[in-house]
Amino acid sequence: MKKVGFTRSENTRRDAKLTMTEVAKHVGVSAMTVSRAFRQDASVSEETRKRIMDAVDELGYVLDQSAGSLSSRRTGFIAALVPSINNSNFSDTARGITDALENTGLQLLLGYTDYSIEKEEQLIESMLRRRPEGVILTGGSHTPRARRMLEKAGIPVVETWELPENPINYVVGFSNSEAMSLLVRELAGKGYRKFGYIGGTTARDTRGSQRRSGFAKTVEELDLGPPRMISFGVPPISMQQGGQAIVSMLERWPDTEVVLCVSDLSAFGALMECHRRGMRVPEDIAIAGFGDYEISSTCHPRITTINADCYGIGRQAAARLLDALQNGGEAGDEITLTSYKVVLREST
Amino acid sequence: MKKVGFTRSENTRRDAKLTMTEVAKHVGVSAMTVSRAFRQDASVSEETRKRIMDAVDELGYVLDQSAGSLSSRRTGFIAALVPSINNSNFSDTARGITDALENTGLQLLLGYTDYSIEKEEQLIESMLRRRPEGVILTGGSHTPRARRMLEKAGIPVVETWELPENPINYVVGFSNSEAMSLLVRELAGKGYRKFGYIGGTTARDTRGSQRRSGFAKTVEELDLGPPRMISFGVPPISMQQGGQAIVSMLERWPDTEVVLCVSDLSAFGALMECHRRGMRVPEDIAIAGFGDYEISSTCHPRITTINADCYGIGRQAAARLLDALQNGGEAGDEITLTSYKVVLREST
DNA sequence: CTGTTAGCGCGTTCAC
DNA sequence: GTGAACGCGCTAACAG
Repeated sequence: MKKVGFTRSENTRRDAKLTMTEVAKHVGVSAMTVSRAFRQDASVSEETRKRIMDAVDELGYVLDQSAGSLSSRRTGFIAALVPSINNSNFSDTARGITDALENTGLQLLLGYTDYSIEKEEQLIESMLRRRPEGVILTGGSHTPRARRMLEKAGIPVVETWELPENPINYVVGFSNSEAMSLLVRELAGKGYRKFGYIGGTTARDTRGSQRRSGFAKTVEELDLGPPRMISFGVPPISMQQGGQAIVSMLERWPDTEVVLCVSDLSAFGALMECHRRGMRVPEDIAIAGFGDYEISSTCHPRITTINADCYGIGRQAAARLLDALQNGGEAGDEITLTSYKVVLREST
Repeated sequence: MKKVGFTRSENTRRDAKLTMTEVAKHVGVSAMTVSRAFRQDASVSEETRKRIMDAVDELGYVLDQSAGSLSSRRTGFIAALVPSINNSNFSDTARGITDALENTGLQLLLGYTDYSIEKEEQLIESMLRRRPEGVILTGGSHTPRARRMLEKAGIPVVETWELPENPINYVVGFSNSEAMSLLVRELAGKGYRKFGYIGGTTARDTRGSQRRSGFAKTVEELDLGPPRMISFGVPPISMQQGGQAIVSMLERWPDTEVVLCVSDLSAFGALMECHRRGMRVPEDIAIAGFGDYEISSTCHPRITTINADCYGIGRQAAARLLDALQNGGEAGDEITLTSYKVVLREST
């Protein structure tokens, strides 16, 4: 078998892990000067900086940040935990964070909790071992131990996507319950009366539960009769599960006029299942989702939904953290309400 | 404004950044013994280990891995770069990597290149500053400087999703060109003759270019007349752009029988646009995609596509890296071909 | 603008 | 099974 580059073969020399001191020797300055040359603000004459950087290029030296952060006590890490990255709402939030962190010298440590607070606890611990300078979480439900670790860490924490009763530090989010309530009211205003709801089976997805309760509460308030609710599948429920759920809905309550789904993904699945059964949307049944995924504005008919500014949540959460890091959090509010809006489309 | 937890307010005491030595003092052992207690293999009596761990819990001590890795010269990081995380094919790969890394003590440092090799170069540098123990890349096109840095880093590198001509170390991927070629042949076998192709405008997406050339080559080989190719939008092209592209296709070549798209997303957009125009799929025109996204198996009609085992690519790439880290890469092949298959569905 | 000294919080190594 | 000395590669703090 051919030897490959990273093994300690002769030609690669393993490059003896170049240090700053060696670069310094090569240039004829002290290591400290090399260290300074790597930062913009530090005072190094343009000429020496250039000579140092030339040597860096020539030797192929790469700064060792793990050593630097031990000394400077700044790791340059921000930890963020999202339920899932295979969900475009959360990957939009992750992208918002990444974009907001660009050119700040801060790097994102991303983790997936799989909608489990136990997994979240475990991830928080392994993240904190890396000494992040701040943490961004999704939601406000955490294990007691997770919460204790975060509070003890002495770094700013931003909870997103919800409005926790008892926040750790900062919050950047919105009321999922009120957003769903708004959607019910809009659709009731269009004349719909018999409302159905499709969501997952457990409370694992706290945002899903909040949407469900917002739905139930509002249907009751508007005196629209008992809410018709189908629970199907472990959250997050998939497109396919949305399709299966609407079948149950139609069997149980065939005269349902409009179905609200916990997310656009299940709404899309429900829509396609209706097509497959020859039902027209919205003529025979109307369907709405939540999240304004790309699919909802592209499919036919386009799906009515709630746009929750996922990307903006990420950007604002990161901005909140940056502000806290720079100004000690004295300025700005602890709770940032993010915007959401009903997007009425062809499916209702 | 209310003080929040992370500020240096009295009640939080900023917790004076507990060190191992302080935990050790509290228990009445040396720091070294505490250090050992954190690792499984190390020899510490069960009784002392328990006493130490109790103190750790009580004090809320969290191991500082950045200090540890400086000393042990093992950071426990694996760096992975994907074009975009808002694309479920790549987020599936990222999940495969994460899953394969579970319980290895290795943590993923994830970056998004936005399909740009310049951004990739920049990310590679900032990743290497964290001294990852291995790197996973998407594709085989890199800037010369990026390649030099990787080669000098002395760590295993896995390129994925393609079969680069001149690999750095390891490859876990498949031929996008041949996969597309296979799809053309299958559809030709079903009787289709007038083939169209929809993809992005530039070569930025190298996999897209490879798929396109596989398409063109095979259409020619099968003597199916000049290939009808529409380039629309900067890669990665969206659902909506797929819809716009098929409009161009139909204007230019109204008698096109089947349209292959660079990804399922554009295929779905094209499909929905056809519905919007009252065209039947596949009766009036057949459509196929690439990637087997969830949407393709859920929409109506279901979309014919290529399943490329995105998740498996991630798992296998990580496994390859782990093997290289443990066995110095002596065992196992340098090139791992991943499987792909045509999934024939209702849209063709 | 540049250099020197000291030490960040751990793990390696060796001694007992 | 446990401890002491030392150093990982860098930067803070101070000196000049």
